[in-house]
Amino acid sequence: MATPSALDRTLSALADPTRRGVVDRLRQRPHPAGELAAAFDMSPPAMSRHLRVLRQTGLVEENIDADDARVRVYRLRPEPFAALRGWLDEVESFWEDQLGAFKAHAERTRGTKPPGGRKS
Amino acid sequence: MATPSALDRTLSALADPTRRGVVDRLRQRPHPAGELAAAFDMSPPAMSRHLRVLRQTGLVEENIDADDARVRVYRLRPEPFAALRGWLDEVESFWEDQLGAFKAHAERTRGTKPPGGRKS
DNA sequence: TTAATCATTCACCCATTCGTTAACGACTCT
DNA sequence: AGAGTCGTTAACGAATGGGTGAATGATTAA
Repeated sequence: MATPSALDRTLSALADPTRRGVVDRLRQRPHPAGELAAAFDMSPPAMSRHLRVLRQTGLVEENIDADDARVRVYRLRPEPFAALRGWLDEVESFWEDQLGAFKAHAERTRGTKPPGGRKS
Repeated sequence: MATPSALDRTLSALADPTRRGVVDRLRQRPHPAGELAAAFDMSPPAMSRHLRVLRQTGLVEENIDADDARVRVYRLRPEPFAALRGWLDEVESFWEDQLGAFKAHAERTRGTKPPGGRKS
């Protein structure tokens, strides 16, 4: 496949429960990698891989702790979320656009069995 | 695993380019399964599996065509998108909440390696 | 300098996922 | 009824993804 789009990578990253849990946790405050591994009861290598995925999609950024250069502190970045929102807005505009027509149409097609609209 | 959450399933479903392509295409109008398979140059069974995934997460609904009961017509459903938006709103509230403090903080921590701010 | 700590990458296993072809059930049409 | 069409499920191979423990690099502490 020809390099997945940014949206592909963002959605794939967020589809994993652990990674979405990390995102939720980072909403509170930045966290060191070790804390995250412990919080999710997971080996450091496993968490490191998750963090790399999140980093590669730009969902988080890594910083070296000022007081101890061994620890990497992770925090959220807004851009990919904004992009996801943009796509979601587009999709949802479907219902707004067609609201009037849709409502009228829904009246007639409610359920699985539409009324007789047409014939051969 | 303890049955993935609805959000897990929604995000996993949308992470696949083909399935997201189907969603984009269904924004225009409902489509029969066969049209979708052809549009993505994919065997009917493959598309059928994608459609099942989308159906199981509630992203699409299946209806029997009124004029030919062999064809299944697929259309978008709004609920899972609304749920996704709800989570996204929560996450993004992070920046709104902390906007003032964040901006001030960002002044001091901009970039990964601050120039000579502290120490020797 | 030597030992300990934080986090990464590496090599490997197991489970899931996406695609294919073949077979099947349901419906349409002559 | 019989042939043809639409879409599904079934069975299988290839690729992907997430987990582990071992080894590596970098930094701190004794």
